[in-house]
Amino acid sequence: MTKELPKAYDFKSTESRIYAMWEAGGYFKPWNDPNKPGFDPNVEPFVISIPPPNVTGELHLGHAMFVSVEDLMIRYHRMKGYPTLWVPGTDHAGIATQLMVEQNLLRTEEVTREELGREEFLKRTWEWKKKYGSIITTQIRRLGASCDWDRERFTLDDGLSRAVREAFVRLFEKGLIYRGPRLINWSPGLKTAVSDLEVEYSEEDATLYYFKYMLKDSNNFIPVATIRPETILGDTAVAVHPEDERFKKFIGKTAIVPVLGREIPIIGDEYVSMEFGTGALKITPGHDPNDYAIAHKHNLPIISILDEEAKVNENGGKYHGLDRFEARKQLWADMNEARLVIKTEPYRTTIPRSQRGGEIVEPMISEQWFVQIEPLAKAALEAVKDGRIKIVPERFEKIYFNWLENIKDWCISRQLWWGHRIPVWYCPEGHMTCTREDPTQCGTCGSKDIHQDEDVLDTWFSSGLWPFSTLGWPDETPDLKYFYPTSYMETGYDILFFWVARMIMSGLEYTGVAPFHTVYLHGLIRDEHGRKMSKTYGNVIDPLVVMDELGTDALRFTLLVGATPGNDMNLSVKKVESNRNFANKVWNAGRFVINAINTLQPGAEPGDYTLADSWIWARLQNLIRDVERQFQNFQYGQAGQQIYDFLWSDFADWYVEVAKGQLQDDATKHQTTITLARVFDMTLRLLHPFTPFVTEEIWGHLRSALRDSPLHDLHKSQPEALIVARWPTPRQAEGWEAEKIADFELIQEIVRSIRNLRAEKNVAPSRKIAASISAGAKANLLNEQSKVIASLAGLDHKLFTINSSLKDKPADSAALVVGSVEIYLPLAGMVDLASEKTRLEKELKEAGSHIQRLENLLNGDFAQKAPPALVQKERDKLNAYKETAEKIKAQLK
RNA sequence: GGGCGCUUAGCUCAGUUGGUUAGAGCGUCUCGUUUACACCGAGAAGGUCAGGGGUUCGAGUCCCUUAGCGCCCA
Repeated sequence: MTKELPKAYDFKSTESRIYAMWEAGGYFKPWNDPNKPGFDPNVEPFVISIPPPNVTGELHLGHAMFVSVEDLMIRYHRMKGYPTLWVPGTDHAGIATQLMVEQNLLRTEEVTREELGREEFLKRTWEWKKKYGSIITTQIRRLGASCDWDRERFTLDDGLSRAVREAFVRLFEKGLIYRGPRLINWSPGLKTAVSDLEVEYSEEDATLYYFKYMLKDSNNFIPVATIRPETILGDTAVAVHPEDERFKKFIGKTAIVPVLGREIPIIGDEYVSMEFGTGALKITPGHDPNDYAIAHKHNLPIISILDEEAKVNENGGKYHGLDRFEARKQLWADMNEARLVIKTEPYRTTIPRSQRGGEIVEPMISEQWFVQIEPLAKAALEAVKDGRIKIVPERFEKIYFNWLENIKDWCISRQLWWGHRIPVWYCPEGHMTCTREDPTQCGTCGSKDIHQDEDVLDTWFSSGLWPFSTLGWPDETPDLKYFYPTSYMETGYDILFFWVARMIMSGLEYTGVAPFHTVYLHGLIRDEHGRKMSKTYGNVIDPLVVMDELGTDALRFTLLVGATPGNDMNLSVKKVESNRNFANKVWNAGRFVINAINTLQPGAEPGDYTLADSWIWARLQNLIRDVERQFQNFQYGQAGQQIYDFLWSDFADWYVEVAKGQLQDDATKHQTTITLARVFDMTLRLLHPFTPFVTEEIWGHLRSALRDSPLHDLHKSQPEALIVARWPTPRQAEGWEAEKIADFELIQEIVRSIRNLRAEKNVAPSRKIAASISAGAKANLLNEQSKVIASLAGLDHKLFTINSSLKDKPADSAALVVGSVEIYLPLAGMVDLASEKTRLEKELKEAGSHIQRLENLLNGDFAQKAPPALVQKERDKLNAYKETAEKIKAQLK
């Protein structure tokens, strides 16, 4: 006999042990492996590449979310029999990691990366990575992630670096990569260029500065307004609308740049809005994207006035060396002195800020590398439009289209050290050499005097290759051949552009196929009132703390069931708590089942199914069917909810309660135990992808209980672990199901109505009371179920009679009417005739309103136009209400 | 400026080919230590499904519109 199981599920002593068991058992690895003997290339695998977390990161709820969803997808497919592969790994995360290491160096050794030098700094960063890089993967394991850890990859490891190199060289050779001075977003804090996506716009209070642009040799001026006066230093024109009556006379004349005294032209361009500001626009092509476009159109010179720290450079005259904001102040003061100032006013505008550093980003002219994105974007658009890739939920397809249709070239160079260095070498002649192997001489002139480009690639360039680079690309490895393209891409919608779109573009470009066929996007997690979690608010929920306190299953179940695809979810610890209770419920239902198995004596024949047995089976079949449908439609939350309801309400609250009686009876004990064991087993299977730990643990106990019991046959049909147990398949309905369900539901209604009355009349739960039932056509059914009704409703079975009709209505009793069934509870001394009358009248009124409603319905067009089956259903209902009403009326006489 | 999402019980949310009296968890109230579980059980209260209009035999669900909140893109 197995030892007594504790009353409460102890996740603390369970989770790590179960995880180790899974890993040791090799269950995380695909059963069909192209690198192993017996491999069958014709079996379709199911593959997900993990969204690689930052190697220096620490687990947050976003990770918990994607691990929960992806692990669910993986476990489900594994149980369905697919060879499943979930490829784990981490991202070097250029900016984030470099910043972290820099800050640490500054704090501990008081050195900057510049002082250390590139080589030494990289050495330190690798050391950092080795030291801390496994924290995140350890934490991901705690969530139960069933990844194939032997296939773990890192975006900067040798293989992936080779993939990056190959990808870059291919694009270069195709002419899709170019280098040149362009207006880019410059992050002065990070001292690097960033892509458009890495700039966030926030609406903030600013000041609009109005001033005079004096005309050359004249006292006339054009009033101009700007948010950034310091950019005046870089102005190369003043533009007005050609139709503007106020200013069009000035077109072609010359204006004088304040303080600097430079002469610039006044031009006409329809881009200028006559309504905005003063109706005239200063043109600073070196520091504004719109001005840059106008400058191109009018062949204006471009002047850059800021250096890499956003200090004014030599083009700023006397302001050279000042910080941009300091320069703004001084210049404005000087202009005030020169009587060029008109006024200032508060103004609300959008300010571009660096996603990473938070400081204001400056548009700047800079020499950078770009991917000519249009051809790639076109292919990526096609792949979703023609259905090769499906995005769930669908509405994100529109967003995806919109982005790709308006996409601009991708700035891929970063002025960082931590990352993949751009594989281009220059000779003194300025020739570029871009090769797969490091060159020793210039590919054009043969000069040995070559040096490599200093910049590294945008982190997302390497993550864009992730689904295939992790499988060995560019080599045609067995893994790549078998597992690529992958199946689902699951991630948060916030990186649809950053990552998903780029993977699709890269996948199509380099491998010729879409890297996955389905994109599933989950929402972001907010606090319980929908606020963003942030350290300053103090509303951050740490998944590690939650797991420590309430268990991994509880957290997973909360994330999976509380959310719908693509929608943000509000998380509260309360929800996790109630799901901790659910895990405990699973555990205890299991303890009950196991106890029944342990006390089963050998030799007995399984008897017939009772009504409850048939009912729970039929309900389980419905559940299996529903869950399957929901999984196909990515309705995981709905599926989880239904399993929860089945286990808690149908199985625990009803079936187990009935089973307690059936286990007392030798005639039904055996079959009841079988039903308990099998239904519970199936339920655990359905639940396993949601709450893997508690289900695996209790299933293990169930299995060993079966092994040592007369139900050994059931044990033999089980595999050695739930993680690899077969996913339940719905059976063909056999025809009896609906009737058994209806019959049992009648029992439930009778029981509920008796319980209700008892509660109303304050009958002590321990007190067994008498009852007599007039059951009409249901007399046989109720007689068969009399024990069930008696025990669930607290009736004294000896004082409980069921007849098809009663000659006399029992005196001094309360009457209940359930459909055509009348129930009399003789509650001597407790029945107050007046209140009984009120109660029955209330019920009659309710039945009457239903009758009214249904009669109206059936007399209308509904009867002609609705499906006949539905009409019949409503007719039956009407008849039932009529019958109920009749019975109540009889009571009231 | 363009697009998208949300608005359902006190709180947080489910509700996907339109079809019972709109559900759950938490919270509230009443009762209960019935040997699986008090991390529990039984019962109860609580909703004009944001407002308006339309399509339909039938609308929380589809269409139009208004408002509030949130997000994305420019």
